[in-house]
Order: sequence, then C-alpha cells, then structure tokens
Amino acid sequence: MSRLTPHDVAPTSSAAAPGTSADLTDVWDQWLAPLEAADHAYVPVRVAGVLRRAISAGQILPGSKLPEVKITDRLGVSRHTLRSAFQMLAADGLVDRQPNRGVFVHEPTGEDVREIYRIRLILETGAVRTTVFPPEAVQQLKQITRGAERAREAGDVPAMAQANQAFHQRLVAQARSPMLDELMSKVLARMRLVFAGRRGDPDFHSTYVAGNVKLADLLSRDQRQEAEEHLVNYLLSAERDLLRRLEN
Amino acid sequence: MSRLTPHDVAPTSSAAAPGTSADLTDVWDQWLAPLEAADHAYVPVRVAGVLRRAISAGQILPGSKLPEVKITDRLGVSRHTLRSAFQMLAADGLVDRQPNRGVFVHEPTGEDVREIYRIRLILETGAVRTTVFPPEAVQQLKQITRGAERAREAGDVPAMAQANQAFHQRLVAQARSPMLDELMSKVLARMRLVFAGRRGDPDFHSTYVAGNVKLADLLSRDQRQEAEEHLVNYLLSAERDLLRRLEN
DNA sequence: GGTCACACGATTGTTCAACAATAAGTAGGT
DNA sequence: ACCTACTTATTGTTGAACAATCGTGTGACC
Repeated sequence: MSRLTPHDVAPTSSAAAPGTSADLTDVWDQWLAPLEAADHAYVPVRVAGVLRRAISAGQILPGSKLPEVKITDRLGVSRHTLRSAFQMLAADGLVDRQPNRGVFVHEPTGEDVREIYRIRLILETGAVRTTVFPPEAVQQLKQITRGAERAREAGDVPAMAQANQAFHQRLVAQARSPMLDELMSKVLARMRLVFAGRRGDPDFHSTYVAGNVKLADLLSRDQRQEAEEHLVNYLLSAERDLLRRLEN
Repeated sequence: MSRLTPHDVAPTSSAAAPGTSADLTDVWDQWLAPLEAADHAYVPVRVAGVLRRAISAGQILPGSKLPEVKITDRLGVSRHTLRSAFQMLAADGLVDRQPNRGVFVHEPTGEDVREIYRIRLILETGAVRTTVFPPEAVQQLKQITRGAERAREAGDVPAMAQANQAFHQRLVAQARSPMLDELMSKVLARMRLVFAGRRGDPDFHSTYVAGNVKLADLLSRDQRQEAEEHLVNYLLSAERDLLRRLEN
C-alpha cells in the first residue's frame, strides 16, 4: 500500500468529475455488474460473455474504449483475466486491439457490410446447394419464422432481429460444420454491431420475415434451385438496403 | 537495451538442466529455442508462432501435451504470456484445451477430414462462382502451379504441399474477405495437422498438381462452369483418397 | 489379491504486486 | 502558434503466491 496506484483514487475522482464521464460510468455500472459465483466455468469466458452482451445490446457503443482498470474494478477480476477475455472478443471481431493504446469496440464500416454479405452469400447458398434439408430441419426453420411473425405482429423489433439471425444461423448449420457455425456467429455478431446504437431505425428486419418464410417454403418442397435464386436476391437486396441506410 | 530480459539468461539455464526425460527434452530444445529479441511484436504472438511452426512441421505430434512450465523454461517467457499464446493456438484449432488438465496438440479425426472438405467445397466453389478472376489473379495461380511442378520434379514433397496449400488459399482470397481468408488458413492448418507425423507417406500431393494446373487453365479462359465442376470432383476425390489413406 | 478411500504431489487457474515501455497530456521556451 | 521536454496514465510483461483440480500411489479393509 506504499504505492498510490491511479485506480485507488479513480472512483472518487470520477464521482467528483461532474460532466466529463459521469453518465458513462453509470451506464457501465448498470451492465457490468460484478460477476456472481455462478458456475465453475472459466472466469475469462464469463467476463467475455458479459462484455459481449453489453456490446451486442448497444450499451457500449462502437468506438468506445474499454479501459482495463475501470472494467476490472467493476467486474472484480484481475487484469490478466480481463485481457484473456479481450483476446476472445478480438478473435470474434467485436473488438479491436491497438498496440499500447488499448481495446476499442469495433466500428463497422461500409466495407465491413459488403464483406458480411459476400460471406453470407457464399456460406448460405453453399449450405443450400451442398446439403439436403430433411423434414425436421425444415420444421425448425418454419418454427423460427413463426416466432418472427409473432414478433412482427407484436412490434417486438429485437425479437424479430434475433429470430432473423437464428434463421440464417440454422441455415448454415445444415452444412454440419462447427467451424462454419463459428464463422457465421462471428458474421452475425458483426451484423449486430452495425445495428448497435441505431435502434431508432425503422424496423429493418420486418421486410425480411416474408423472405425467410418463402425460403423455408421452397426448401420444404425441395426446390433447391429456386431456393438458391431466392436466397441470392434476398441477400443482395438486403445488402443494398442496409448500405443505403448507412449512408444517410 | 538497459533491461536484462529473461531470454538473455535462458540459454545457460536450459543447458544446465540435466533432464529427466532426455530424448524428449532434446527434441523440444531443438525447436523451442529461446526467443530472440527480434521485432517489437507482441511476445505472445511470437510464442504462438514458434509453437505453430513446431506443430505444423510435425515436431510436436498430435496428442502431445504442452506443459506450461517446461515450455516457459525453454522459451524464457512467463506463464501468462504462454497462456495467451495457447489461447491463440486454440482459436486456430491447432490445440485443445482441457480444463484443469492442460493443452494438447489437436488429434485430427476422420470427421475432421470430412468437415475440412465440406468447408473447402463451399468456400472454394463459392469463390469460383461468385467472383471474376482477373488476368493478374490467374497469373498468380499459374505461377504457384509452376513452382509446384518444379517441386514435383525435384522430389521436394514439403515444397509441393506448401504450393498446393498456397494455390487454394489464393483461390479463396479471390472472394476478398479477410474473415474467409482466416477460416481457410485455419482449415489448411488443420490439414497440415493431418499430415503431421506421417511424412513417410507416398507423396499425396503430386496427384493434385495436375488438377491445379487444369483449374488455373479453365479459370484463365473464364470457363467458370467447367472450373466449378472440376473443382468439385477434385475435392471429392481428394477427400476420398485421404480418408482411404487414414484408415489403413 | 482386489478394491476403495484418502492423502500427497504436480499442474492448472487466478489474483496481486511490481516494473518496463509506450502513448497521451501538459507546461515551458522561443 | 509551434516545437520540445517533462510528467502522467495506460498497456505489456514478469514474478510470486495461493486456490482448485487432477492423477497417482499408498494403505486399510474385505
């Protein structure tokens, strides 16, 4: 205790500082509650989960810096544990590590969006073309679309977005490859990053519920060729639409 | 400079260690030399590189355990740094982390091979179908195949394998997606893991040099449909061949 | 002799404390 | 206003310590 480290005085100073980052601190306290001794899973995994949720929910906006000491104080973990969690988030592409500068929430660009749809085009059409969809798989897809339609009627935008992502994740899962599933998760996480912070947007997802329904319908009839064409148009128009929204 | 980093004294200590398991230690010492103060890159990245090379070269066989203290002694880094490197290798799928047990070099299974070719089928045909191959891209592909042919004539199996992987990596790169490039690297790394330790094998790769040449030729004439069909057959027969070799 | 329980030892997971190295901010001089 | 040097804050890395867990060997008991 001989050395007076900066974070020993940080809480008081942040509380004393009125305008600079008081509101920000409150938000962080809200979402970055100290870890409960829940399960015996690795602490870094839990920490990464907390941060992942906070980021995907748009509570920590793209471009924000994630200071080590602040978060370790909030979460009650050591810096090493947090750095391990950062490494996982960086591998997911949710976060960018700048040498000797720190970790920042990734700011998606227009090129990111274009890459996302290039990947999705290859992955999803690949899954449709190279695999057969057994009845139970089609059932799962239709179940998801039913949930999406309920969410649309209820005006529950987050639930609609979630169902939409689940639908396309399930589509890729048909390729039966954990590595592809992982990549698709990564892509969809980056997708959520694009939506983060612009939730006042008119519901982007409602347009595509019908597209998913039609796709599931084509797959249920095993009209693979038509399903693939429909999927291509679906993805291309979604990309166009999204890019147009980002520009203005 | 002024600081006496651990790897400055590591050589003497590692040489002084007599060795409970002499043969094993010797092999490790050969490949896991203490880090030189090469560039200013992150130490964990360098450590991961050393281990990656040792594993891909087949010097550390699949299934081997990677004990923390032994490797930290050899490399002259702290346990934290090594664990960070382990995390990178685990993200690459080169290594499996067993909770409270340790880190082991991944042992590829037959299912791994099947997954690899499912992924390659989707990725490579996707790249061929969704992108155009400009003359310079075709030139690069042909240049790689020329190197492969030279390696085949010289009987240089590792060079042939390397050229083969470079060819298909280049193919995927045409999709212009860093994330897909990363996945392909991961897939090819796992591929090298399959070959690791069985280098007495008759040259598996020579069969496919001709296949690559033909594929590049079809692409240079922009015969996309034929190129795709050729690629599908190429991958399916490679998978069949490889699985047959693994069984006996 | 076989089997179960328990204790011991080795290894991994996590924290704390310290220091080096780089980046950012600030004061001072011109 | 601009450049420079100093100060400060933050990141990168190490070391030591301890808790938690796994594996193993040993001994009691049947």
